[in-house]
Order: sequence, then C-alpha cells, then structure tokens
Amino acid sequence: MSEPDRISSKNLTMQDIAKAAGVSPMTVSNCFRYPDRVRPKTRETVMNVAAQLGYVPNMSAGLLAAGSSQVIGAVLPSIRNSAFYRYVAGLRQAATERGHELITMIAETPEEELSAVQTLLGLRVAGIALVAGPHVADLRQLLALSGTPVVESWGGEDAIGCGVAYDVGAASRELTQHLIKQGRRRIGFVQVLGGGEQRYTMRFPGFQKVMFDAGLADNLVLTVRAADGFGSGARILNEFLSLEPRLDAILCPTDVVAAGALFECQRRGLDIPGDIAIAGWGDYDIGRQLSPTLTTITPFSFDIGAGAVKMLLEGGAERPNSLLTPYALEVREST
Amino acid sequence: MSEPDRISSKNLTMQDIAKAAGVSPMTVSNCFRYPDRVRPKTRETVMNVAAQLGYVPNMSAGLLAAGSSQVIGAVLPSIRNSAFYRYVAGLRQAATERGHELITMIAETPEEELSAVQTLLGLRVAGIALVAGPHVADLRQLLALSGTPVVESWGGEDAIGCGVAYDVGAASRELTQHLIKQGRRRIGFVQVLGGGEQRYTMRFPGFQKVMFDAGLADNLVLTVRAADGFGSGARILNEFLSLEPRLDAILCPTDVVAAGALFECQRRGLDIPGDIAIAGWGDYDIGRQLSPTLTTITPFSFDIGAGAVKMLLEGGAERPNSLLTPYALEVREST
DNA sequence: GACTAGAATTGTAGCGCTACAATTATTTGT
DNA sequence: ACAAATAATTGTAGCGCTACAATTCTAGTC
Repeated sequence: MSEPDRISSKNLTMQDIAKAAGVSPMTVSNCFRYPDRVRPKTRETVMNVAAQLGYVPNMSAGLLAAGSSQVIGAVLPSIRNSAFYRYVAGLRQAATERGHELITMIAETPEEELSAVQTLLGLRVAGIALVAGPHVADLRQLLALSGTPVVESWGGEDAIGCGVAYDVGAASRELTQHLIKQGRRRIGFVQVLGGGEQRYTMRFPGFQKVMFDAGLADNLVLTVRAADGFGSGARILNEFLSLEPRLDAILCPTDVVAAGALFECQRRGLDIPGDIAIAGWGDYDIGRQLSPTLTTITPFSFDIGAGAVKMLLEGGAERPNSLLTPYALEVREST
Repeated sequence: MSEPDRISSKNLTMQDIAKAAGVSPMTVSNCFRYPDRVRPKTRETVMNVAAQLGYVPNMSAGLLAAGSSQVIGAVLPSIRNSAFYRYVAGLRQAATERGHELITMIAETPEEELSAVQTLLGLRVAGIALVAGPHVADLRQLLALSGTPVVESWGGEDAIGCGVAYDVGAASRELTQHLIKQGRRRIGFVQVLGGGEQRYTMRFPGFQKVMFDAGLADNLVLTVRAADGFGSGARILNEFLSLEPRLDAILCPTDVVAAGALFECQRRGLDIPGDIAIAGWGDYDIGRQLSPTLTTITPFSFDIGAGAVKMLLEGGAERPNSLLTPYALEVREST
C-alpha cells in the first residue's frame, strides 16, 4: 500500500494464489490457461481461492510471456448515429465465438485514427478492424511493418490489409436506376465530408454513370458533414430547391439525412414521393417508422463485421484477402 | 518467422532500435517515455529510426515494468441509438486531456458486463467507467478487491465506486409536473426492461410521487425492452389507448420511443399535443427535427463523461466520491 | 511389491520494458 | 586549466506470466 500508483492495490499474483491454494504458480497458470491439464479437484481449489481473493490474471504479463493476444481492436469513426451498431454486433459475435474479446476505440479524424491504431499496436492486439478512410499517409506502412492482421471494411479495392465490403457502386447504380425508372429526372445527390468519408464518396461514380447513360444531368450535388445529423437533411433540401425548383428526387448518404429532408418537405407542405422522392442509405431503424417509409440501401452490416473478424483470425496465404458481402435495395413509400 | 503466432512478425524491440540508432535500449525507452531526459539530437535520431522501422513500443511490457497504465476502459450497454455518444465524447476528451486513451467495450447483459470488466482488469486499465446496472452479484466485490478505480454513471446512490449522475428523480418529477400543469390527467408512463434498465427504472418513483400528490392515477404503465427502437413507441401507444382511450399524455424513456409513438399518432390521425402530449427523454438529435418538436429531458451527457474520467484519475480520499451533473427540461411543441 | 505408462505438477529462463541508481559527458564558473 | 555542477546516457534487476522441459504422482499390470 506504499505505492498508490501500482496497478492494483492488492497486487495479487499467481504466486499469492499458489500459496493460498497449496500448489505451485505454474499450476495456477495452467488452471487459467490450460484447465484440461489440471486435475478437477485441484482446479476447483485454485479457482475458488482466486475468486475469493478477486484475482484476475494480468493479461499484459500473459501476453508478454505467451506472445499472443485474445483481444481484437476495432476503430470506429462515430457512434453518433446508429450506423455501426450491427457491424459491431457482428464483430463481437465473431470474436466471442473464437474466444476473443473486442475492444473499440472512437476516432473521428484520420489523425485520431492513427493514434488509436498506435494504442492498439502497443496493446499487441490479435487483429485490427478499420473502417474505410481517408487515412493519414503513414498508416498503411505502419500497419504493414507491424505485421498485425488488419482488415478494412466499408471501403473499396485499396483496403489496408484485407477488405470486406459490399458492392457500393452496384448499389448506387441500382438506387439511381430505381429513381429514374420511377420517372425522376432532376435528382439531387448528397455528398459527405469528414468522418471517414471514403465510404460515401465511393457512391458518386455509380450515380454519375447511370445519370449519364440516361442522358440526365449529374450536377445537382451538395455536401453535408459526416458529423451532421437530421438538420443537414433539412438544409440541403432547401438548398437543392433554390438550385432547382423542379427537383424531383434526392439521394441521401444516410437515412438520418434523408429523414431530415423528409421532415423539411413536410414542413414545406411538399408531398413525398408525389413532389419529391427521397432515398436514404443504411437501413437505419428510423427509416421504417417514417411516414412515408423510407427507401434505402441495406448493407449487410452484421455480416461485414463477422466477416472482418473471420478474415483477421482465419486469414492465411491460401485464403482470399477480400470478402464481398451482399446489399439490398429496400424500396418503400418514399420513392 | 518460424513463429507465426508471435505478436509481430517483425518482433522489433527497443534493443533493435537502439542498435540501429547507436544508443542504448534505455535511451530508446527514455525517448518514448521521458523525452525531456534526452538530448534533442539523440531523440530525433532515435525517433526517426523507430518511425522508419515501424516500431511501436510494447504497451504490455511497459505496463508490466512500470506498474501503471494510460488506458481507461469504458463499458457501454449499447450503441444502437445515440444515447451515449456525448457521454463517450466527454470520456474521450477528458481522458485525452490527461494523457490517457479510452477503449470501450459493449456489454448488453450483466453477464457480458462482467466479462468485459474482467478483460479490462486483465489489461490493468487505469480506471473503469461503468453505466448503471443491474450488475451481476459478484461485480461489486470483484471491483472492490481489484483496487482499480471505478466510476459508475447514470445511476443512483448505490454506485459501484464513485458515482456521476444527474438528479433523475427531480427530472422525472419536473417533467410529470409539467404535463399536469398543461392539463394532462391520464398520463402513461413507459418503463424499460433489459440493457441496463436501472437508469430508467429510477424515474418511476418521481412520476408516482407527483401523480399521487396531484390525486391522479399512476397505474398506466407499460414496458418496452431497452433494445427496442422506434417500433416500440408505436406499439405502446396502441396498447395505452386500448387501456385508456382518453389517454392524454405519454412519458417515454427515450426520444426514440417517443418519436415512434409520435409517428403512430400521426398515422392514427391523432393531434399532438392537442389529443395526446408526448414527452421523451435524452435530447436525441431526432427530437428537434420532429414536427411537432419533442419535449424532452436533457442530461448533460458530455459532462457526465468528463466528470467520470476526472473522478477516476483525480480521485483521492479528500475528494468527493460522487458528482451531480445538471439536467434541463426542454419544453417543445409536443407537450 | 516392482515396474511401466500416463497424468499431474513443478522448475527454468525469458518475454520487452522501466524505476532507480550508477556512470559518463558536457557545461559553467573561477 | 581545473573543479564542480548539471545534463545525458547507460546498467541492473525485476514486473507477472508462460513455453517448454523436467520431475513427481497415480493407476494398472504382473
């Protein structure tokens, strides 16, 4: 108790548990790490003593000695809206199934992402799950040099380490084609800035291609920041209408932005989809509750998360280093 | 490379950096840990070599040797809705200001929470931030025995370790009084089950007291699960109306549930607040975008997070072990 | 009881870093 | 030039656990 800075005021080690249980420290270690190597009676004695004294093995020491970790680290750009909860649920389940724990860190800027990755590398996690960029210039090299398995999801073909993604381009094209098939001709496209915007900007080329092929203009483009919520939907609706009063559709980056635009239409007395069709992306919960219900793109987020962990922990030279997950176009009342 | 299970395929240590930079391993260590002890020229040489080789110090070894950690662990019940993003932002900022990193783990059940806490104890984090219970029976004792600083936020007077919270009872009473002052007499109260429901159930006594004092019935109570989203708001609205067709207000546990109830009112052609007043809780983004805008209770979530880290890292016998943060009643159009 | 094989337990050295102390190098003042 | 003080660098032992090997214990057979 003379060292208040120590990790645990009790500073229990396996030595202490061993003494109290009448066995060697190695037996204590084997009880925790290789329980099958220990006679049930002995193991029960040891574990009871440990529980009684509140002993939890020091993972750092174990990691250092064993040279391997059972912890997966994930970096997320935001938990503000519900974009990643299914992805994280997939990460968690896949990690748990494989005897690993998932820790997450929030990183809203590329610089914060680098810092988070450095922490995870320092912790010598078993693998790192990233979300699409942009990343700071040094990140790719740092991770390559580290040798830690890395998977980048939600991005495109230049993933750091392995890649897990759905075909964003196909989804974008399909959604745009849907709007055109509904008779929409003046379609606004909402871009995103900040907060790992790569996963959004990848959608624009698909929009452009379909608009070009249909002989329609693709220059009705406005930008919201990734960190913005519902209010940005209202704002861009108003801006689109001042740019093009006959606007007849908006393709939004998330269901949150779409909901905000939808609310603003209602405030302005515009009929959806009679006057303006609104499409979202991401199949957030709110989309199903709006009136009219929101058309959206559904990435299989849980599968992305589960696939990412699978690639981290089961990767090898003979395994593919990218995984394509499905998506679905959910056509509802708003288009 | 004969050991693919090693943490890093490169297995760089300070010894390697020292050789390449022409200094001792201790100097490399001092460059990272006590940069002021090293001559700038030497430090520059060492850090350049380290960056070039992609060396990140092994935090486990450092933690073991130093006996202290710069990592704070937080356990969250959910990231599904945006309940905790400001809280986490507060945690992050306060940790960063104090030279610490924040890692988070998701734990949806008390058993998962225990597992998460064990991981964090194994990592010998500098402190653990919990969210209100219910907790498994052994958690309190485990944490007390561990000696790791703990703070529990969003709960009440029986916090594990230190406590950070706002006066939930006062908020509940004030919101109920507001509804009564608006002429509401048949008020439905929505309870929550699962997902750390303690922070919700704490609100009911305040509701009961104010209703009792006003001579009104407090038995219009329905329950949603914490994991439910907007749809549960629609469901409980319908159930309340079948219980009490003259229902004139609902007090919801979150703005998400309230938004769901609001959407259902609109679908049923009920006027808000003319026919039914709807109050939420939590000041989620969506509340401000609805028409009508949603009355809600605003906890100062960021302050709770920041205060929690402050108590973890700056606690001591002479410091208080609980912190009360403010809240605000945001009266908007829905009541 | 003696022997053998397998199960269970224990011993050893080292994982990568660092607190603290010791040594060396540099700077300052006379 | 020399001495003293300060700055910078380096050495040592150990943090708590474990891979691998060695030793001890137990059960079965003759």
